[in-house]
Amino acid sequence: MRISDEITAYILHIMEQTENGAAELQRNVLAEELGCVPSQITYVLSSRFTPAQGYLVESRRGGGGYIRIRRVTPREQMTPLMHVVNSIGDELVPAAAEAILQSMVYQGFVSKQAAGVMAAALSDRGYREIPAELRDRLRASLLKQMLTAYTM
Amino acid sequence: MRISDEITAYILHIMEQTENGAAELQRNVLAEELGCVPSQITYVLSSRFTPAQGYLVESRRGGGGYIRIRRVTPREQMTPLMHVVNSIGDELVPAAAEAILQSMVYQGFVSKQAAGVMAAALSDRGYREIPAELRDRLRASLLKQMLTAYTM
DNA sequence: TTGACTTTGACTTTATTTGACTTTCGAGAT
DNA sequence: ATCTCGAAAGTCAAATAAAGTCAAAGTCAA
Repeated sequence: MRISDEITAYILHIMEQTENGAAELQRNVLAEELGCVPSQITYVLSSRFTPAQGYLVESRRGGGGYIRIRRVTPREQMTPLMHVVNSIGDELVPAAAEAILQSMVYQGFVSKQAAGVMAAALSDRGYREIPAELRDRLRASLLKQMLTAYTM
Repeated sequence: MRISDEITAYILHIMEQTENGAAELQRNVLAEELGCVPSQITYVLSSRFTPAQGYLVESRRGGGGYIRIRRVTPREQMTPLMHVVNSIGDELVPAAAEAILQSMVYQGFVSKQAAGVMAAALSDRGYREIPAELRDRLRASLLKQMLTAYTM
């Protein structure tokens, strides 16, 4: 197995453990622990934790130096959708849900196929069991959940 | 017998042995084992394991590189998906929903992204308003709706 | 005998590993 | 305040490990 993958797994593991989702480590310490040269850590960071892959790496040299890795959600993808998500209130009638989805597809935020799946989850056809007065609240909630998930 | 056929047979054999029906191999190793030049493997993959024939090939160069071959189900015989839909009962606990989605992704029936959207719609996170005793029924209903919509 | 399919190998591209050397930082010492 | 030194992290290029490309040469059935 590649050492690079072990390092990657280790870092991801730390990020999960931590409550803020960030990993802070010392390059030499980690290298020692995993039995590789320090520059290997640098290599992994530059090949697997790039901004394009949604990570932000900060570091500091010298005594007491460190490397901090954070998962970051790309602004440019997030913003338009988040805006839509925030604009959805607590209730959503079927027609409004349809309209939102169509507009999202039209603007290219969501693929046709994904929109199809979402529409299926928002239709009253699936809500037989649900008391009528709860359906619009459920619809709003689900659409927000799905759109949020879609960006990730 | 043609070497190409031996290679083909060998790969198919691995795919059968393996739990998940995928074959992962190293080109140079396999070539050595079967006594041919490495590029012959490439040739076989490009002539007998094409997407048109229902296979997906991923690979990676460099140290620790590999070739992975997976069987994917062609659009036109999506009936297995219908089978899954029919096998879902009237209620579905979250863990079961997760398992179904994962297996669908693995078998190439649904894309990762679509599965993500579905998972979001099936999570209890969106069911705040819904009486607890109705949630598993709703989940089953929604998953069926979404999977059915996905095939169209 | 021609044309599609196979086989082969030289060369290319990509990914990983390693280590020598450089830069930066902080803490004391002057 | 400045200097110096040791502790980090960064840079870069060479060595190694895979897989990919491509075209020439071979095979075989119609």
